Amino acid sequence: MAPARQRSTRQGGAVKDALTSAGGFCSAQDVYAALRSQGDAVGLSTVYRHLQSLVDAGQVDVIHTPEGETTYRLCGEAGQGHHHHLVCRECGRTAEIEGRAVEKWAATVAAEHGYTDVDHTLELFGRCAECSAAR
Amino acid sequence: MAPARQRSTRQGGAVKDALTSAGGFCSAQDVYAALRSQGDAVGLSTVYRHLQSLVDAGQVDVIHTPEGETTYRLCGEAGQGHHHHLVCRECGRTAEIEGRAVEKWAATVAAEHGYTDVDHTLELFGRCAECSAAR
DNA sequence: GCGCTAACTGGTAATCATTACCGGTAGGCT
DNA sequence: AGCCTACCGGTAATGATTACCAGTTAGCGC
Repeated sequence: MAPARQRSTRQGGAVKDALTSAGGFCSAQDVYAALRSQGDAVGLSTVYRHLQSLVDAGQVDVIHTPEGETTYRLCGEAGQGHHHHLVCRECGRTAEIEGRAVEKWAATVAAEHGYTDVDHTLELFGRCAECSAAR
Repeated sequence: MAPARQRSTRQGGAVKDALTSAGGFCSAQDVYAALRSQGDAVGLSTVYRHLQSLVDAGQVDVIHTPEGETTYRLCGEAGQGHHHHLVCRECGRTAEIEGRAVEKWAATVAAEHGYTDVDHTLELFGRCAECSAAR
């Protein structure tokens, strides 16, 4: 019979742990560097691989910063529930926010223009209370 | 005395024309290919250069597709007026939309979380009326 | 029209993040 | 213990964007 569909490996956990302790969004390269510097080395390919499968599994969210960098963040237990993020552009702290009003608005606007199958991206970037105070 | 701060060159116009006739969003590579195929060749470096300066001048908008590609589009006469886009993911047709309600919502949410200096990205992707009908 | 100078051009090399390959490793089952 | 297969991870490849830099040219004064 075929072995388990999904093996549990040291590296798999390491990547997830890194995301957990990171707290906010971080790039694949960040995860790689973090693991490496804490002696828990994992191959770069492997990091990308796990990140990708976590995304597919809906366990992490992905956003592209305005600079075009792809960042990942461990999110919502089961990946259900569409939501957006309010990210501090200095410390990376992230707040999850819901925007039912926006979803509705988006759907309405799209319909007005005759568009179907609408999807959207929405991210807020700012400076969190602490970073604001620190100036 | 120093010559004009900004020269007008064949290539500069070519890039702008390409964006104009493209109508929707297109990547730098697309512009390059388009110009090249219509015999109006312009160096790739030059395309990027002009695209960048047009962005700086506020004459074109930039958005990153979910796939991470950077696309450009000639927009708003003088670059004034913050707005968003409703892009057809099949034909690229783009509608400019305003979302005062969203702007306001974003500001409110951010304030609630103590964030300042808030900025945001918002793009809608869908299938336009025509492409919808074509299925 | 002529010449000058600085801005512009464009081919090539360099960067950077991400993906593809592929021989080697090691879970998990029997 | 032994096998089968998914998983690892170093390296090469890719693709978009930027940096360099020598050659070209627009625009100004004469």
